[in-house]
Amino acid sequence: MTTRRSRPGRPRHVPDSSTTSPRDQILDAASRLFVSQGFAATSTREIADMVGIRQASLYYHFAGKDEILAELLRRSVRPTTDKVHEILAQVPPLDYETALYLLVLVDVRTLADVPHNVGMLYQLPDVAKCEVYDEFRTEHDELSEHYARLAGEVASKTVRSAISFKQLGDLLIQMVEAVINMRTENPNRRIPCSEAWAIAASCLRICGVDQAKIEAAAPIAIDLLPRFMEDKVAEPA
Amino acid sequence: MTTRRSRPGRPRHVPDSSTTSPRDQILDAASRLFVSQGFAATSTREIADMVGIRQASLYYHFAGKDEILAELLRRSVRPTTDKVHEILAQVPPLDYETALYLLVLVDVRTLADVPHNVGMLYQLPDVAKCEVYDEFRTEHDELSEHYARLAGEVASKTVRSAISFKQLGDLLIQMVEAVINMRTENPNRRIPCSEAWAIAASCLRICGVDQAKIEAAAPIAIDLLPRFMEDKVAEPA
DNA sequence: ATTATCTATAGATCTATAGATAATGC
DNA sequence: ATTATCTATAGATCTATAGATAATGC
Repeated sequence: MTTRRSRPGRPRHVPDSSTTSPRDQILDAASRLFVSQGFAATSTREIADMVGIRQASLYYHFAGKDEILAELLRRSVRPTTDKVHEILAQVPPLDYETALYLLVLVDVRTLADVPHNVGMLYQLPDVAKCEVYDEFRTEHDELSEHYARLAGEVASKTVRSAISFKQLGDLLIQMVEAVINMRTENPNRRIPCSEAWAIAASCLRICGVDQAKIEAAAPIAIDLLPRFMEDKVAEPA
Repeated sequence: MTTRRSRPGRPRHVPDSSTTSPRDQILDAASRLFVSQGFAATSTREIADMVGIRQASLYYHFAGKDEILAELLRRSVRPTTDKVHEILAQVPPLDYETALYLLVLVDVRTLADVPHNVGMLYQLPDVAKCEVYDEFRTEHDELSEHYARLAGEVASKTVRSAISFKQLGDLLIQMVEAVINMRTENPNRRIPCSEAWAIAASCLRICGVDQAKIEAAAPIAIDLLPRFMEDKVAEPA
């Protein structure tokens, strides 16, 4: 059944064995290459070669290399302000420790599950220099502020006196992004729950939350996680 | 006194106002550009323009772009196996918590003090793809193993049961490398001691070390730090 | 004579466009 | 007719080399 009903258009010089759309094939190849060798270091020819089409054929599907990048960035959106508010809306029943644990889990799972470790792109200077990146800079800053605010709520007195909330929030984000590094060797490796939990617990520890509170927060957050991840299937039309 | 005694060789089209050697001027310009826009995305012309010489003149000082990168990587060596052993040699009087705190401080200060945040280069995929990078891959792996071993010594029972030493070590490195991100906005910003201490304390917290032990380790390690950093001045001939 | 630059340029990319072509679908 | 590819190529890089030149130093 590998012979898929062939579609209109001139055939490729290498027959198309894939079942996904040409657009997705391009995004797939591009993300692998961008993550493994960088954005600027990847040529449109390399992408085309990996897909099995001619370099010029890319431009039927995308206006340029930047457009491919933009689409990839769009597909790896970290928790937005909306989602953080959704989580924070649970706080009267929940406490802030649990909310932070939950936010970290959502964020880690997002980065862990995005294909080919595309979350790494946000960290590359050649990507950040791109015009298309600007759209995402704001969102990232907002997320950063939410981490800072939550960190401020749960930080112990000692931690509070040693570091600003802003910096503490940045340390938490840094910890969350460990998941990106975990995937660099093998971008297709699945990150098990245990590793996500370890990161979330580390975040609370960094804030100076004691073990008892962590053990109380963890099971509640883990239980709530699926509810906040279920919108990860559909793609906007 | 800006008119420095002029040296042999044809004069530049833009007169050389700098007091450092041409080689250092090139390294300086290259590191700024590599860190802010990536290695592959930076052309030799851009480097030359920033220095104030013609593109071709770079090749009098370096065999190629890769050689410039190699030299920059060489200048930001993180604590080596030698240095870790030096630190660990203090362990009979010191305890492992203090040794880890000290190692983190040394590592953070190295990354914090290297010019233009060059430590970031190690994280870029286009740099890692470069042949000249191989020399440093081994060293980084060794450092990683040392972190894992030290983490194993100090980890609390709870942490121990939740995560492998290897992964715990990687989380510590991730935390240390927060200092690189702290410098991305302004690579010339100085990282104050308080921020280095906060990172070191965070590392111990991630391992599940309790507050009392952190407060005992910190002053000892801080006191010992200068002894392990004093070789940061000389450059091999 | 030595040194550090310069100008000029070859050769290898790389991106993007124009226009031809080989399928399917009606 | 429509679609998705192809071939061919223009124009803009970019890296690296060859050889000229303008200083200093002896």
